[in-house]
Amino acid sequence: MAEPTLVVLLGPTAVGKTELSLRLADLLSCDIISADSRQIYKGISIGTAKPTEAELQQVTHHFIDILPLDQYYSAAQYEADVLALLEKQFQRGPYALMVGGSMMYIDAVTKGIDKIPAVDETVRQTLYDRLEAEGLEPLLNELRLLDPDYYKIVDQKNYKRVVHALEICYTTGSPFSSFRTNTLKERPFRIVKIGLRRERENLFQRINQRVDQMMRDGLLGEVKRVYPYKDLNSLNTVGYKELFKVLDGEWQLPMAVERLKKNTRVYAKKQMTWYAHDDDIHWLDADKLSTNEMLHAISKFL
RNA sequence: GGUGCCUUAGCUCAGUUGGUAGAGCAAAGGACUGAAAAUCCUUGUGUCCCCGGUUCGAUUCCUGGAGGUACCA
Repeated sequence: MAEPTLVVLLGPTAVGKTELSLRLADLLSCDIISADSRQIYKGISIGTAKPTEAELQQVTHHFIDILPLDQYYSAAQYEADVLALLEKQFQRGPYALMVGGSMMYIDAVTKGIDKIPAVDETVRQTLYDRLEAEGLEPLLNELRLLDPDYYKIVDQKNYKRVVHALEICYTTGSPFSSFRTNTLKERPFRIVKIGLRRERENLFQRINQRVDQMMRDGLLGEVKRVYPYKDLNSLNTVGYKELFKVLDGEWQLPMAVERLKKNTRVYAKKQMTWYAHDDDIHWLDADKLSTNEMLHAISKFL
């Protein structure tokens, strides 16, 4: 029997991962493990471009529609959940397939993420109340005292990073940097990363078309249904935050749609920047290769 | 046809009491360790519509022209 192998299919949003993943799952006789930080949530299907009902029937998908919108989740939990699932998957066959675009989720599984204690919700709330009342400056000064090492390297204008470090300092009594080992974790299986890419012009055109299709599919209605929960982190998401502005009366619909397209393009660019540093990715040009050709190419990497 | 106003970065427009110019948006590049579709950082040379004139010097003032726009005929 072949060595247990996790195939990771990644790439920017709208590049065509879903279509290829269904065929690949068939080829490898395995399920699909979604690596998408928003598709895990129920109630947001159109805007997160989940696979269709038919596609979900065709192949068993994991980590899609598993949580209500108000439930906390993280890359670290994803790492643990996927590793547990993979143990079972590899008992059934040599291949497992992970598909998605959430960079940090993929890295958490393939490279590991440090064990950092969970944040106390009261501590977090206190810090955010202070951030609002006092601004970032006093918090930065506290971080300099509590964790000088991290203070030196933190992006001092990024309040999320500063606050998170302080959260850990206060929750644990130890400096945040003491938990950051940044070590690559060994996995008991082989990992093969396949990246899908396209010419930017083509990718951006696909993004624009997909957004138009989402609107025709009723995205605005979906956004209306989740509007009462608009402040939840799960809905701080491209496609939702723009249309919430329409419901708030701040933007006209055409403008919101343009912004949605733009923000999706920016997101795709961000994904590509992240992947650019990963030398382990085998890239396939989805502009030039047919699905069959890509499957053939992938099988040669295995 | 007459009169007024406008013509500056891909777009919308500031501005220079005459010393060759800057915002927003768009666009591009980057960071990233338990909220990551999040959060954050960096990047603006463009015949200042064209031809002349005045001036040491004009995108800025003046003559003429072109295009746009509003009102009046």
